[in-house]
Amino acid sequence: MNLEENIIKTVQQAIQELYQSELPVEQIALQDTRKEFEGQITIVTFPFIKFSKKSPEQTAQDLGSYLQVKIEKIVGFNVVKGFLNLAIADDFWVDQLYSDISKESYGQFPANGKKVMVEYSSPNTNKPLHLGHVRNNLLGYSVAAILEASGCEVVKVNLVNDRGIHICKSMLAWQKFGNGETPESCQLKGDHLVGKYYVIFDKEYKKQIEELKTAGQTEDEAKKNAPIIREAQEMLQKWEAGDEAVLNLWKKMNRWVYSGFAETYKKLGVDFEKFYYESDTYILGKDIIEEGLEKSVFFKKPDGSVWIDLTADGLDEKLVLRSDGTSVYITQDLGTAQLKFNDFKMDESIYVVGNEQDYHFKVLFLILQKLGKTWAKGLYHLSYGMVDLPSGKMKSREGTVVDADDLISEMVNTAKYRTEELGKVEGFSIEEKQELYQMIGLGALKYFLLKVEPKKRLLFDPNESIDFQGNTGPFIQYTHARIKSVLSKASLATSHSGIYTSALNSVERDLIVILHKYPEVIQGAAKDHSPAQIANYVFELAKLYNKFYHEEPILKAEEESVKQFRLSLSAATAAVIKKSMKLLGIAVPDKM
RNA sequence: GCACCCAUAGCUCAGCUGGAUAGAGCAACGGUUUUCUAAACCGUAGGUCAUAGGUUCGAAUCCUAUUGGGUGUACCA
Repeated sequence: MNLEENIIKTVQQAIQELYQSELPVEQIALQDTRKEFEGQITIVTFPFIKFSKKSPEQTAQDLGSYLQVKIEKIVGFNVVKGFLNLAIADDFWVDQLYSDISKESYGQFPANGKKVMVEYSSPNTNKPLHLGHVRNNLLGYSVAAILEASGCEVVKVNLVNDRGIHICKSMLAWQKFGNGETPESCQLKGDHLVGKYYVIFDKEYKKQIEELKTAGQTEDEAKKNAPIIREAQEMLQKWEAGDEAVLNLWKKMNRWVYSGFAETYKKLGVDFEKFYYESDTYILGKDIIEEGLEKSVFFKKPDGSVWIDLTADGLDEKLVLRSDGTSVYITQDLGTAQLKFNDFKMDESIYVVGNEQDYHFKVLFLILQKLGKTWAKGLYHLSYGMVDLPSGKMKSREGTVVDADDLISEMVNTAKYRTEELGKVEGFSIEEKQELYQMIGLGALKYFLLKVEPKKRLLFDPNESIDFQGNTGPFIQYTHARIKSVLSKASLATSHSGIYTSALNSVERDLIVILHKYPEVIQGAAKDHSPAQIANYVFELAKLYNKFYHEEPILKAEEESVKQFRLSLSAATAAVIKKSMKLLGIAVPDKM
């Protein structure tokens, strides 16, 4: 039993003994003591006064005295209004540092037997990745890492949208205007090449719409009748009919795209255990429609289309199968959900998808529940806000997107420039420099995107480069390098035989207290699916360490025992920084 | 129209299931380097937590209404 649990239990006992009342655990709120007061752990006593029939202050006093007697590690307390601040013995904290925090496995929870699938990235194969995808990828990767640390078994999957009218658009434009161009022939990454033809299609399409409009058609008519869109639709039909020429072209262009994506994924450092392809899964779901009809969860309209009525749940009537018997988006998602469960039998399944699909997932999950799928309760839509530019939303067809590859290389370049400016890379080899710039540039980008709560929309101004100072990735990386530098200049005792006897000063204590919180932070982040909580935590930690570093000499500490203690504290901090950053998918350098 | 999400310092964001005097970073201003990496540290200034009610011993946090912004509401995906 850890100290916090012990305190909670003892508070219950106290209420029982002092006031003869049963206190539910939920009513006991432990919080960090605010830094202007003495102590490390605070209990809010307001909820207890209905049992004590005394003032909050008096109740806190009674409770404080009781706890101090019962729990050895509580060496003092003070009461401010209704707040009971407990001072925990220094040797408790020192012991925490040596016994727990310094462990290699600190922050890795034992397996909890839960299997979780994280589906993320899920790109379309008609254009390269942009900043919005980057947010998605980093979120998915990080959430998976956090869940793993919390003890789950995690399966990362990518559901690639590799078919449909949008792919046909790129294919058609390439066929018409491409002159046999290939990634090799034009020295362009495959996904960018395909994206180029997607834009070309759109230009041509718009041109044709204008022509038809001047010829007297309405906007809607023109959109439907433009020859190029018709051709694209024909191509899609041929694709579905298995036309060999179309399939070959499709395979060729998708290969280009995949090699491009693979490069970007590698740079971002994300990976997947399994890929699902919509070209395989789009036919799925029809049997679920049957099942739903049998169970009367769905109903058929006279024209043959199949629907579900969700008005009782505050939603609408939703089409699940077209009158011609073909699937819609949700049909295949129903089927794919079943397929994924059959494949992995996971307890939870997380979909990392933007918030514009909130409604879709609400409907999807509700339908699966109504169908009586027991696993449906484990489905979770990790919805995140859009990444906006100052000019508004990114639109790939209009070319107002921040391209992922461009952004990454810009970040790396900026890192290079900043680092050279500071003149800190003497003695680095060419390769080491390159590696460092990658680390810093990507660290800045990843931290920037992950530090905000997923739900919130994110503003990215391409004209204002991402910061390298303050609450940033490089600041935390720098703190790590700083610690490593100190450690490399000293020999850290391998045994902690000489237990630290002097009193801790307040920064040292604060530092251990925050290190001690790390496992709890992981649990919280895992529960809320929120890398932002890890980001905020590691920033707090780095900031506090820098304060410590500035105020207290380490190598030049007066006594050897103090020096050894501070080295241990530094080493533990570096380790937790490194682990935390790893949960964000960010590497930290030993020198920078 | 209806549904969902968001609104906290000039800017970008924290603020856990309600708890102390609402916190950081950037930008601004001032200071710190013969001492372990100044991508750092210390300080000053900056707030009607969108507005109005309500619940509560206590509300940025919960409820209701209003305003402003976003998204969705297709036999598109």
